[in-house]
Amino acid sequence: MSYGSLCLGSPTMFRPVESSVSFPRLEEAILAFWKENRIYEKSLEARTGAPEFVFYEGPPTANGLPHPGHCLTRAIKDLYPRYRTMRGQLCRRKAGWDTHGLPVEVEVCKELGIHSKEEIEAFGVEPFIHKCLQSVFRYTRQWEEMTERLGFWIHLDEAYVTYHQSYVESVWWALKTLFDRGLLYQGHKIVWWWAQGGTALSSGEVGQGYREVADPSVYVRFPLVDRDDTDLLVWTTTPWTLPSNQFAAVKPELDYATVSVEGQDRKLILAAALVDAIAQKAKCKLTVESTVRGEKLLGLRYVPPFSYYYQRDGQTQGRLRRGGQQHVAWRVVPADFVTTDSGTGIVHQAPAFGEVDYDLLLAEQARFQQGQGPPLLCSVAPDGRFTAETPEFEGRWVKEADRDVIRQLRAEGRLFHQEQYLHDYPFCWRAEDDPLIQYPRKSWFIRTTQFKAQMLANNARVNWLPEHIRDGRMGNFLETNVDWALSRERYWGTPLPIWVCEKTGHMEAVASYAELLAKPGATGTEAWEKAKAANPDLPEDLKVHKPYIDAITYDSPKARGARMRRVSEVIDCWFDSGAMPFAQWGYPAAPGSREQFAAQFPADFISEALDQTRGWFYSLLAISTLLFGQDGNDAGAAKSDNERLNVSFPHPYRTCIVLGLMLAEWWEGGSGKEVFLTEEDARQQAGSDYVHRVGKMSKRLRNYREPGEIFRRYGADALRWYLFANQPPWTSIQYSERAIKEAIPEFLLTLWNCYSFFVIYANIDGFDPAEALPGEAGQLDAASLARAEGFRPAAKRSELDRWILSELNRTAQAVTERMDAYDNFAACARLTEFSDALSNWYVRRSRDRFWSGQKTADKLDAYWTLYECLLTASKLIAPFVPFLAEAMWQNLAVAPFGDRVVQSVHLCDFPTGDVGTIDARLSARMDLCRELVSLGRAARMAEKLKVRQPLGLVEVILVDPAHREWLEAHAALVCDELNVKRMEFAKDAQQYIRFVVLPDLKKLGPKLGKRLPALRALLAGADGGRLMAEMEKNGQLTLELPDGPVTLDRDEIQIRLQAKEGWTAAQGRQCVVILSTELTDALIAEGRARELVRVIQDRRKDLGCQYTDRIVVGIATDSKELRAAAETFRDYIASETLAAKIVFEPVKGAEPVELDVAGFAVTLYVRVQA
RNA sequence: GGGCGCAUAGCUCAGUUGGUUUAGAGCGCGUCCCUGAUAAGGACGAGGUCCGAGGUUCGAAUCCUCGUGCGCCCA
Repeated sequence: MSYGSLCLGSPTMFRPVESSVSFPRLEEAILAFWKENRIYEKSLEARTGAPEFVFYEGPPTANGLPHPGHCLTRAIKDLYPRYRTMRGQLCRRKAGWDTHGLPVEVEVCKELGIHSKEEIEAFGVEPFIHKCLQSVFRYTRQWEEMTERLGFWIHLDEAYVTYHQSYVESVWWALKTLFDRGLLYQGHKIVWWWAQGGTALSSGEVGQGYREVADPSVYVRFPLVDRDDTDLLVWTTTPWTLPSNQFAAVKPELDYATVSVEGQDRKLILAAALVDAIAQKAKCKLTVESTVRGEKLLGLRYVPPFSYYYQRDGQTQGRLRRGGQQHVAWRVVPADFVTTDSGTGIVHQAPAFGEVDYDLLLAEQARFQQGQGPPLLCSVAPDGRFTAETPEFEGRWVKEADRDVIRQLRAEGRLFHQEQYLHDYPFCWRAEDDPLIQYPRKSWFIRTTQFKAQMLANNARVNWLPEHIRDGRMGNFLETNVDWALSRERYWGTPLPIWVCEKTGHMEAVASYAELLAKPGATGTEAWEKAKAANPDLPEDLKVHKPYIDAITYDSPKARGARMRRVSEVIDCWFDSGAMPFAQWGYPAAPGSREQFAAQFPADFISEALDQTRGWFYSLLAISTLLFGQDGNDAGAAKSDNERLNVSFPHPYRTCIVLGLMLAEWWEGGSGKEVFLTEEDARQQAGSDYVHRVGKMSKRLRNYREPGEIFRRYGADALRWYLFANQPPWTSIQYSERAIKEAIPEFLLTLWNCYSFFVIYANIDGFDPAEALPGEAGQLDAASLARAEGFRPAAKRSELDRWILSELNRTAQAVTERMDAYDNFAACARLTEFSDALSNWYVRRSRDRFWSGQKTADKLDAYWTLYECLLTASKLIAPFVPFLAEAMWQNLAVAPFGDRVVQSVHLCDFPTGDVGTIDARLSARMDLCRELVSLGRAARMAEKLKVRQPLGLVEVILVDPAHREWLEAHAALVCDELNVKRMEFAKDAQQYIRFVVLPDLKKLGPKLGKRLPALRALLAGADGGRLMAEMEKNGQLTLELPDGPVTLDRDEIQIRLQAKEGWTAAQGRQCVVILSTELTDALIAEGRARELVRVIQDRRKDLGCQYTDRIVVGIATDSKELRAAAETFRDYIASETLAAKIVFEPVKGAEPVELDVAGFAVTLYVRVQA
């Protein structure tokens, strides 16, 4: 049965509302309703031609299960598109899946029980790729279920997929564009290299493998070429890199000392700050002879410890760009990273085996003319063994060679000191005993550094939330930008579309499969055709992947008979996701993609978690900046597209909400083995022996609740409201199941109760808006309701109605304003405030009007008012809690009106508030009134006077008399709330209170400055009443401060009231309330009557009476007092309890109940009147 | 080791360009109330060296510096 059909055929106007609602069940019904009636699609159709609100989906990977953190991302991604749609924009939402990359390969390897690239090759690249493909969508179903159940409206069936041919070709187009513009080049990258496995490790993998180990630490003499008695003292913990030494680095700002060593001929140069430490270590006496700044050492040449390369190039010089010549290597060079924390202040540089060393080499190369600078020296092969360039060590594993290197240094007198050094060093996470080494690999780069200024300019225009991302994390990252290392020596990824001539090395980039096949002499498609014939289920998309694409070769245009072959690499999958603004459409090759891209670029809004700053947020920004640049700011080849798109910064996203990371919360049993997801469970099963834990969500620990389970227990609305209303989205949040649970009574149920109250009475009274309002009713907004019969304009209604309608419109206005600023947290706070006002003031204060027997205009006003509030509220909450909103709309609007109203609340416009209905003064006054009542209750509480006991008098003193008359007119309301007979304004206020005059610091601070403390002291000690009197008389106040007089205006002081001791009083910011506690006999009797009403009502409830049932009541008591009270207030009791008859004897057919009422024994008889 | 962020009640978090007087909310706890919205609802109360130390200022939870702890990213 669909949800819609539940509403039809009901005998009443509105379908009866369950008092104990199950939100999860309700939500399931609404999901079915949406699906069956294509509400999401209709919400888009309704906005055809409207201005677009562009949203990009950051593609998740579906090869892992979704957890609560993903719910946050997807909830935020749903909130703003829904909101903007209701605000009148067209927001198409295309889903996406990230399918390439190392994580997929790792999953498959685990499954196959293999590790290394050799093992993958042995298994076969082709079947391996097929496995990857299968793995990619392993958990798609769970992701889709989560997405739908959460209420995330997005086109899942039109999702872009990064391995699809059209997507890959779009990425190829981007790469070809970059290649043709000279922005894609081949260079070296120093990677953490697993020599035994022949593969580089990602930083994540490296991070997992750090262990503390002891390595040899050596202090080596590098003799200076131009001074025959002095050596540089150089330090390293990787002796095996010394044969590849190219430079010695110093920090120019540091002081370096030349020292003599007791008992040795040769002097040493080292950092002055480290002389003592090293003397101590080496147990020798060092005497400082002179000291110079590091910059004076720059350019000094030395003889490296090994001569393999020095023999060849030691005297080689190159021409500098600035003119002149210099020796290419074995010189002292400057480096900022040198410190005096350890070592000698002079650092051995082997650029092949260290990332910073390599950067230094690049910097040196840049000083020389092309081809004149230092080459990269590397004496080690990829298998981690020395090459023939170092004959003595050839074939030795580098770590094993350390000892021999040291022995040789010692033999030659080059070793000054040696020790063991404890430090953290990475090992292979797959083979624990294999240390990783830093090693240069050929790699492809994108020249992003050339666009640093443009990327910064683009970034500066992005609306980052929170703001600090712009100049902080993202800004800093861009400032220190290095060229994007694009290639990966892996298998499952977008193949790098570059073909190389096997003879000449000539390179070409290719932008599509068709372009490739059209090349002269293209062959090699059989590989794919064969695979497809063997397995017809293989998707065509695979043909642009390894190994099939590698088989395709063509004739070289540069050498007759030579073939063009693809390079072996695939690309970084971050490039895939960063290309999605155009690749999701297959731009530019796919039909229609140019139009789609032009209409959907740039995005108005994206959102992901903080960890994407250097991931997706960067890849989007970088690719977009390089490809599309900015108007009048030539980004190169794509200029014609650029002009058509009319792109200006920021792009490809205007607003980016950077979400905080979600941490798990769990409880561990004493043994540390059991994991509980709620404290309740822990208490039940582990007694008091458990600990509270907070940390990362971990699949292994199972320390988080599966999303499906959250939905089953609490529902999607509760989760969504918790995510939106509990904190700004960018604070890192601790998942709290308790808070999700609490979202239900705090917000959802409060509104639900108002709604349920309305439905109950509307059905009883036959309030039928559909009958009153014939014809099209549209969205049932204020304008359409105004046409209804019996609907009076707000101005004609009671003040309470005008007040709540004012609050409603004020709320709509504020929520709109906050949501336009992407501030869902503040928007939710406003909604909570409204639901509280509606429930705890409007409905409560209006109850009598709904109960009254007559159908007065005032009663009808109350219905229309509450009806409008609920309808509007359902629209206001729709983007946040779409299920509850829909449930309310279906019953309040669709049930009575059928197809005369909009079919779903999500097809409505968002209410932005009608300024004309807002009455700020009334709001302020009602606030005062509510404060007054609250104070009155506090005063009662202090005297332990039950509200049921009527009191004679409440006296009020206002700080500001502006609202006095208004309040006087509302005395009845205050009296009713506080259960007192009379309200008066205190005649002799000074009897109850003191006036305290305070300075308005914000105004007086700038005026008085240092004199302020004296003024404060003076006012604190003064007689406030007298000061006020003077102010009243003169309009200003002159006070004598120690350093002269000061004159204060009325608006420069604040007056506070302070209740004196000895009164039943309570003070607030705006007023003081004093209660008369004197009890007369009449008041006491009335109190007893009210007690009787309460017990009779309790009895009604116990008997399960219908709201409209009339009853017969028997009150049997020996107490004269009670009986007298009951007789006096007989009519009152009867009307309150719907008693047709009250007698003072047993009632036949009614069960007697013994009770204590106001201290008297009573036997109560209640039965329903036949 | 570097960058960015966070630190406020027992817990989870707000706190608007610095304004001192009463630093808020929800939960939990305590005391009550209401009860024809009723397996709900409400009021009141206790609970704070605003992480620590300096500084700027007439005035600092708020701005600056340093330190401590935690998180993320990167080495």
